[in-house]
Amino acid sequence: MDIDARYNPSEVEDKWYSYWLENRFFHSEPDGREPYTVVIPPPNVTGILHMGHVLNNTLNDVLVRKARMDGRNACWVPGTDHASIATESKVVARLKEKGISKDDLTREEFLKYAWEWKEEHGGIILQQLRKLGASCDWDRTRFTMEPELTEAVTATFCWFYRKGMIYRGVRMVNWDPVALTAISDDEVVHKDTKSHFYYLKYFISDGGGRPTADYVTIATTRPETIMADAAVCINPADERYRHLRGKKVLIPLIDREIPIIEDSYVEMDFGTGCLKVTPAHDAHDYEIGLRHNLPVLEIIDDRGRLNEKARILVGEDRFDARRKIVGMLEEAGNLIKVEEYISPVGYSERTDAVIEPKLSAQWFLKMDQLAAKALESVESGKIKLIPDKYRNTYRHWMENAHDWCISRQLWWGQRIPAYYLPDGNVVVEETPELALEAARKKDPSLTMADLRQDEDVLDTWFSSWLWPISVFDPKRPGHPEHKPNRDLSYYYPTNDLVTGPDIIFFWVARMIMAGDEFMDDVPFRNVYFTGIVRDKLGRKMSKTLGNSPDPLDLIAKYGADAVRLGMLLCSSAGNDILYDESQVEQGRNFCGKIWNSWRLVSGWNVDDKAAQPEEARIAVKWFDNLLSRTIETVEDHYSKFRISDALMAVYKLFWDDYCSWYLELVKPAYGAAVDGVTYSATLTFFEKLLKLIHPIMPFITEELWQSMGRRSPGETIMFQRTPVAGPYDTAFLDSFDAARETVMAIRGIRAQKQISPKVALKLFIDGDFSDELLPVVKKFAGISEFGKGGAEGASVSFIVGTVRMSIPLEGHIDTGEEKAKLQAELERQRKFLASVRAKLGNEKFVSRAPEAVIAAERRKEADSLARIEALEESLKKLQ
RNA sequence: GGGAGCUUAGCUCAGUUGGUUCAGAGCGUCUGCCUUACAAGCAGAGGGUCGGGGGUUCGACUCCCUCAGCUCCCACCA
Repeated sequence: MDIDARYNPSEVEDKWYSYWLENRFFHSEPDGREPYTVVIPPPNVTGILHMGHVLNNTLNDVLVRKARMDGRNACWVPGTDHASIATESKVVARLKEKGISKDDLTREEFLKYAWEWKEEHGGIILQQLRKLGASCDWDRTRFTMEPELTEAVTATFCWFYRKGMIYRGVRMVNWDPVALTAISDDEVVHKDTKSHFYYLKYFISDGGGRPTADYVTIATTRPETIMADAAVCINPADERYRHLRGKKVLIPLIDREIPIIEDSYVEMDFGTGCLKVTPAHDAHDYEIGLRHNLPVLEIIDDRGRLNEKARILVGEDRFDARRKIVGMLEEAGNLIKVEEYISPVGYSERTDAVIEPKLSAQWFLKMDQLAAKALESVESGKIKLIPDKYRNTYRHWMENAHDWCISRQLWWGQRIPAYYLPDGNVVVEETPELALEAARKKDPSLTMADLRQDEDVLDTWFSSWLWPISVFDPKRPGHPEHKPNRDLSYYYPTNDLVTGPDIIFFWVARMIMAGDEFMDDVPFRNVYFTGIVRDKLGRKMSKTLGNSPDPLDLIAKYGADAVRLGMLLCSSAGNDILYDESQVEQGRNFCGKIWNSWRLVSGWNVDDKAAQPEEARIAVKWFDNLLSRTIETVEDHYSKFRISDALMAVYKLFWDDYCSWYLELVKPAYGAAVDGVTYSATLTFFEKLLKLIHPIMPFITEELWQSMGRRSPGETIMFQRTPVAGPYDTAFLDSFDAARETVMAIRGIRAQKQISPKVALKLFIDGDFSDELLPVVKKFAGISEFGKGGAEGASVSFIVGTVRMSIPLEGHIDTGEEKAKLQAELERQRKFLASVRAKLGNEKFVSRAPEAVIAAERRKEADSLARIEALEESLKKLQ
């Protein structure tokens, strides 16, 4: 059998991925088998693959491939997300490069550009996922803004509107002055920001609009908004300001008169205890304004510049205005002092612009009922969050969910299906035609031209939350009277969701809500939260830092299997991942190891008539047992989503056990042939190992599995069944481990050229392996003779390398020291036994503990007893 | 400000009712080897009073209290 000296990943990867695609192995249709369904967290349509995607999709692919090999009908639905803000801002930037401003375009023109951009750059990321080996059902690829899914979104909007859960309201929203849209609370990132606290004099008015000599001091971080002040507020219980009740003050610079009001919101011991109330530019002030009926004066426009209503600094950007007004205030004698101050400031997650609280009319979805049900799904355990710690976070959010601002002042996205009539009334319908019909019921004279559709689009998450439903049946959301189609009823609910904890509220929680609403069932059973991929110094991967490697470069350099393994190596659920290229190197090395192990075996000559050597017989017996035990362990790890543990178990089984011990034991001498029994056992083991590894490293395992034997076209390791654990003999495995330890100890001594007969003897006596394993120990320890001699084992003789030794037992063991050690061990053992027995005698324990635990205790009891006996025996010998 | 979590070997992390096999793994480091599958390798070695302190217990990495440090989430104190 010919096999290249080196593993060449790129060749192998292209070959097999095309093969898998050609044979449509990834495609799934409903059938009689149990489905295993996963939907991809749709990446941004214009995004490119980064390390976070690699982690997420590797984990997903491992789960999907595992399920497929477990005989389930595995379906992994891929797709992309239209990502309103991100995509629109990219398109705007691209247009700007061409010298085109969005303001100069009509909505239709802009959308044309946007779709062009999408066709050009969209879906690149899906191509990149193929390089990684992702076994997605590409025939099912979806896009959140494709016509069918858009219909689903529109229908959903109408559905909630009719239920009275969607309303339009004027609210203080988070305005992004760069993206020119409102964003939800969750898209605001609060960062501690160095700013200043300005102490300003507001002179008391004489009642006629002129200042008196008296003034109040107000501390503010935003002096540029004073022109919009509607009042100055004090706490009613504040004795210091009692004399100001009912008075008025003048706004500095513009001398507009505003009242002094009282509200317990004001903290007496913060700042000066005196607050300027600016209803239009601060959410809290807005609330105060409502309570006290204050006028709302907006002086900052959509782009964050002061408008005419400010009367001064008109047209200035808010930050320039702040700098300038400070100077002006100082000049006017209104500035008392400036303090350094660090305060949390809201930034837009997308554009990093400082959020401007702004009053505007937006659409909202009521959250209270939806959140309550969605909370219940997790609390009841119908959905498991992995790791569990996210339950607390989830609960907290659900209990405090605010209504969801679902409108965005953008063009790229699903347009809100609300139509305004000339009289200001609004109709909400799936299509313009239906809207007109509805409108005509109010006024039969209306025509299509009289209807004006809302300019806003819906928040992207308002389409993503339908994803697990709409990818299968777009008709279903918002149409609960529509019977689920075949796909939806078969594949829903999905099984596992792999995603980052950063979108637990944006996406995970809302999918649960949509699931409750439209399917009356959860959208998935388990949510596996990955960590954030950081560099090895713990910094987030970022373009500006340049610490984020391009996954495609890595794949080209090391191979996809290596990248997958490298990613998995350091990924326990929910913990951030410190990525280091050395882990990918480790993956590559593992590929090399697998490859070379096959080179060895495939090069053997087989002699069916040859007798099986004793070591080989033992090795086969041992590895068969070990394989079973390891399979059991691996299955257990998978069931608990401990993917990196499963990986490590397989890794060690292959490298440390199969290569370093099994193959070394059965390897025929140079030029000699291997016997048939051993050979076929080896092939069986190797094939099972490949199957075990396949979910993690799909390419190399397919390559080797194919080259192992004659395969028919259309065969693939992908559909081979996961090896099943047979019964195994724990005692035998333990004995082998003991033999192995003995060998390693003797090897260690030899490596250091300190072949001490005394130590070797001790190793022999202490070696806890059965006599059956003597050949193994002999072979590896380089001992050609190894036996007890003389009366009742009074001496041992052995040959290590070329040194022959025969040592009497007497005089070479410090019996005193040995005795003391044994005695101490015996004491400990007895104590332990007593405690185990006490535990087993405890009625509470026996009645409450699970079966398995009690069984374990009984096993401990028996083991302990055996040990005590053995110790007593040894002690007796030493007497 | 509120909440959650973390602190175990040089690094990244396991440690699943408090109990023999519990002080572990991988990587890195060091030593010796180009041994005919593999130097991307082989054979070995060293390395931690489990963040500090206190408590409960026959027994604590594990439970409780406390201090210190770190991380994340939520939050409009001007």
